[in-house]
Amino acid sequence: MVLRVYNTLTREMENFIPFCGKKVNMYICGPTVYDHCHLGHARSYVSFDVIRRYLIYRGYDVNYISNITDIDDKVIDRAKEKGEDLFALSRKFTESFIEDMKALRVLAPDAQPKVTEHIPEIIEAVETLINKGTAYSTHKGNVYYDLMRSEEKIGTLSHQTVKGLLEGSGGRIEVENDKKYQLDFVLWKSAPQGETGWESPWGRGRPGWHIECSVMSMKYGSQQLDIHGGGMDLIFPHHEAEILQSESCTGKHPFSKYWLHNGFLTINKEKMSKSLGNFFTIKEVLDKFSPGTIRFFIVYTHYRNNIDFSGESLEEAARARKRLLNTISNVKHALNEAHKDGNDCRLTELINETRETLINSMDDDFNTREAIGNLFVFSRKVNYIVSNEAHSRAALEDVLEFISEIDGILGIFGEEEHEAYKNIPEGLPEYKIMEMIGLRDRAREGKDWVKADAIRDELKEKGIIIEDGNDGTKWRKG
RNA sequence: GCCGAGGUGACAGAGUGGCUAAUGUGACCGCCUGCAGAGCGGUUUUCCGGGAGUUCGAAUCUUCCCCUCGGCACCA
Repeated sequence: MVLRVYNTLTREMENFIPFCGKKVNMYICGPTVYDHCHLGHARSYVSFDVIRRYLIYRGYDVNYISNITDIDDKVIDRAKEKGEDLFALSRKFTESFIEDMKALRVLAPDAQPKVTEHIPEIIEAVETLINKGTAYSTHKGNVYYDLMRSEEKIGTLSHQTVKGLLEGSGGRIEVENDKKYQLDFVLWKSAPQGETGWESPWGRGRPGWHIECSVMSMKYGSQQLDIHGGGMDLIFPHHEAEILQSESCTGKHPFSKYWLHNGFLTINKEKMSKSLGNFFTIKEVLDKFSPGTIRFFIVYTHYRNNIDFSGESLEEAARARKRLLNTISNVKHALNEAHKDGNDCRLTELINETRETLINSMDDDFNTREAIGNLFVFSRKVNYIVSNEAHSRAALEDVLEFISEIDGILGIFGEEEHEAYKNIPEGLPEYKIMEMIGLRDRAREGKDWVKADAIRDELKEKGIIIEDGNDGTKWRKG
């Protein structure tokens, strides 16, 4: 079975074959750091994190690059508005972003370049474009990409025509009177006196929005990427512009072999975005839900579909995920108890079967929804076997190992989630819990249900859930 | 105007030509339990937007229609 991916470039499913053997250069557009990131960003970065982890799982050597855009109009405007130093502001939100990603167990990129640290390289690229004749500078100190020089190339990704673009833009295209052509986009923007800028052959200025990704993906990856990804909203104009710039810079085609785009996070079917003001920051959501739950919520939908966010939908995800967590708990508990030793080929077989279906699902354009569907079946069968059939200790350990193998891809369980079952709430040491369970056991032996239930209620109030079973009483954090 | 996504049970959401259409949530019933929880089993009555066509066979392919949503020089 080969890995197949949906390529925005061709709008088709394609076999995934990197340029060079098992080596994969993967570039994901990072955030513009002018504010805390919202759940829509989390959706994107968690999705690509899973894709990256899966590629690694399948034996690829992945070089994962994701940038930080720390200079652009939005950052400048926000700093002005807040009366803060621009660099202090972008540093603050860069840190906030990295913190969020860490909390969500998104693996750190192999390279995470910042635009402000690559100004010389950007200037050099702009010069190359001017020398090649695909860019021009103006008397105002701006440099534009000359679209008329490669008009036939516009729309390779977005499948738009110049005519359609001009008709639909509804006057939203910036009117800069030094542009040769209305659709030309800026590579270098002159900075007015008193605004952040760097010296360049065209005067003081700063990079345009698209050029940084071209420059940094080449520096840390390759002139030709295997995968370039980002949100669907970046297809046009951002990724389109990147293709034009990069290909005319290097003369190599294609700039990226595969283009992957994730769907949006919506609220009441509307896209969550800062400009609409209908967003929840990652930090706000992390206050109420665990990282595993948030990841599960995201991964429980295929990356190209929109996810409609609501408190209810997250709670539903939390309940669904708990089924899987309960299986882990059941297996761990069985390990701690005397158990029915016996033929364990059922579990071994089940693990192998599940692994196979999981790989098939993931190979189909990273179909995490189907993969998790398989996981629920696995979970149900494990629960059944653990409580009804003979099984060996080794087989139980294999189950846990398999679960952590999956967790390495999806990251929906995580170590601290396993630990959550034994995490001790503050002010309630474990011996105290065991003591109370002991007291309750004695009450139960004497059929003193009132006392037994009172102890159970008391523990519940403190966040400990008691579960009686045939082989003793289990407790876990509620 | 141009480009795109989608309509599957109460809800969410897989499946893209072929046994009884995954899976989860919710609801209900049963087993287990002192009760509860968790778990297991079952039920949720023709669930594939509508018409026409292709086919031995269509949720899946073709065509027309209806409806919803997104993008179009801010954006993950």
